[in-house]
Amino acid sequence: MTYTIKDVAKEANVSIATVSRVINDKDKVKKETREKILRAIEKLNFMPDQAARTMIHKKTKTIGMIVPQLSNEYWGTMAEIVQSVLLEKGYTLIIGTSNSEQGSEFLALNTFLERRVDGLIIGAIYKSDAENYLGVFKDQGIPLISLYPLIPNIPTVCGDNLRSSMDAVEHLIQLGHTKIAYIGSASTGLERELGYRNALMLNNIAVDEKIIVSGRNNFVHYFSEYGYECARQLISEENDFSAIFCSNDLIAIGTIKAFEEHGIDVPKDKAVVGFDDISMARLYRPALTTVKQPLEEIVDAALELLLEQIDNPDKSFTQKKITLPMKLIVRESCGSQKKT
Amino acid sequence: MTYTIKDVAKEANVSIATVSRVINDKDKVKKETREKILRAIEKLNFMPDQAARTMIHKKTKTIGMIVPQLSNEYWGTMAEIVQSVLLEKGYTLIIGTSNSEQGSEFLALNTFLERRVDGLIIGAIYKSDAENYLGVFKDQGIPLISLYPLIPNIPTVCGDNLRSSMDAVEHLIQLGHTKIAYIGSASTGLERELGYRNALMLNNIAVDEKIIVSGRNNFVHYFSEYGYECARQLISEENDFSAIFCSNDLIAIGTIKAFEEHGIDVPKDKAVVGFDDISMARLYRPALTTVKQPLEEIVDAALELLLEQIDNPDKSFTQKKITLPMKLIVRESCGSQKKT
DNA sequence: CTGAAAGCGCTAACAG
DNA sequence: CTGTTAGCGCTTTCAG
Repeated sequence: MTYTIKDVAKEANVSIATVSRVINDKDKVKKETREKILRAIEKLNFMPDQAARTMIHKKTKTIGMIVPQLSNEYWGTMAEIVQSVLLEKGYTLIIGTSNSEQGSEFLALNTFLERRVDGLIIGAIYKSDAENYLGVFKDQGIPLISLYPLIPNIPTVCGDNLRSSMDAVEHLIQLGHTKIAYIGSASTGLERELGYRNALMLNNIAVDEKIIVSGRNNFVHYFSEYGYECARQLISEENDFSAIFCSNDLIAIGTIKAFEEHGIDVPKDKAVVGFDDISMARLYRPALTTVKQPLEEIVDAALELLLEQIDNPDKSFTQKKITLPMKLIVRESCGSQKKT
Repeated sequence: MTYTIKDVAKEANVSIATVSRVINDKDKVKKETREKILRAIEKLNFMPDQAARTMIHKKTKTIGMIVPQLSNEYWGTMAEIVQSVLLEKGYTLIIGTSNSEQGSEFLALNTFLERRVDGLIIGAIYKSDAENYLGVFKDQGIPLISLYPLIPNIPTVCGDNLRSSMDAVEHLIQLGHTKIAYIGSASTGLERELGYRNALMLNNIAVDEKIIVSGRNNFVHYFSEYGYECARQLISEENDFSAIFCSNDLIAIGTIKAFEEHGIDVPKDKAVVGFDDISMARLYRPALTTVKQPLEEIVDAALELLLEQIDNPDKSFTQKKITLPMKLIVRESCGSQKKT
């Protein structure tokens, strides 16, 4: 049996208004009355119904988040951090997965609308999908925050992909590599590709389009399988490269796996660098040289910005972009010796 | 601006009751009226408020799920499957993470209660925590379902851990191994340890407690780090074993990583088998021989059982246990040759 | 300090 | 076929 405020009121011999006062710590309530009510609450194991509160406050204390998948360690970690920070702040998180398919987040987004989420966190979303759906949220005055670049007119918090990619590629260059391939993914991949190209240019290395595979349009590109396939393709075309920059760790792992099958050793034969520093980066063999994203900081900043928007519905935040620095972590997958 | 049923009624020049009828497809409504209303809904981008519905139906269409972490690929995958199956069935999932710490799911469980979840899925929980908290859910008539064994008096659906562990260990035995170590984790780990011991016994191999590390009490044991530490310990104690059965893939990966640092090659020097078949099992080097859990089937069965409980509040399901078969996947980490 | 009552958005009788 | 109305559990005036 689950009890209501009425039951508590009856049990304590007071009105429901007074019960409401003590559960919300509002107004003054005589000490004895308060204690009497507290006892009743305790006895009945009473807990206020969120739905009823929502009706009055027009606030659900619920936040939606859309990610490609939860089975991907990167997104799982992100969701976990978001969830626990929100929990502390009294919010509940609902997660929607797009399963890497264009248009498939529609149902989830719809749920967010029906549930009247107070805000929406965009982990990643197709650009075209964003254009199709996100307008509705804006129209309804639901604040949005994006955790990755490239969605226009939405406040954004993310790592400095451009700068870090340059760092990663320059690390390869310093190691003596000049033929550096690239395998990219959608979303953040674009900025990372830009960083890659920029580092090459700044170091007077000609960009060779034949060794660039940039998966710009499909989120399936988050999977290791994608890295695996791309690497196989790169090998089968007998391309000339001694190092490869992958736009995330899972792709890097798929790449190394493909190399292994072709008898190519990492880092002896080819250097590989990943991105994100998921826990598997450290555990993989060889351990991945990669870029560590400051996930906690990103989430903290993003949530702060989101909640600020929720509390100030009139103020405009659309132009706000926060970019956090990331850190290159050198491990085994590039070797340490200069290439000659 | 977000509109209510009243706005739609006004826009379409009908009563709110009729609007309610068309959005719920109940009763007969004249075709023209229906279309007029549909147009108004379309125009205003109206969407019924779940909270209001909840108040009437006493059903939140919300399910809670408690898992140790989302950053762990196994749990992330599980949550993803649950989420998408529930979405299709019109339910919303709220996830609570215990972050592998005893007692830390308290806040999440509390949220579930406040949110009046229609049901609770237990991915994993400390036995003592279960005893402390789950009673409240039962008292309030909230159906529970467990995805792992060992919680008494709760309907459970999970893989046949005992049988599969025996298969895994017997695979090792067939390969010629007799000195087989074990590294275990909490929860499912216990059944897997039992399977390990049973296989040994049935094959007349003496159990050597020195090469058994069973982490029974802490969920930190899900991490690869745990496998890594245990393996180091096993090595440093100069124990004699040629193969090792790990109670999950992450532990197996940590173990292999530790072996590598000590110059021990897998599978040449030692055979390793994992459990769960997370995607990294296939991608790791060497690819892991492991046991594949039928996650989709487990989730399907579990959710069916949970929803059945929700629809039949009186019927008792507490004794219902469903055990699904799992499959040994032979890959590289045990080698293929018989050990001599 | 406390109680009575209105009302949040919606559904479900009950009339018509 | 359609409209009126009570009421879900709670918070919030407004009185007292």
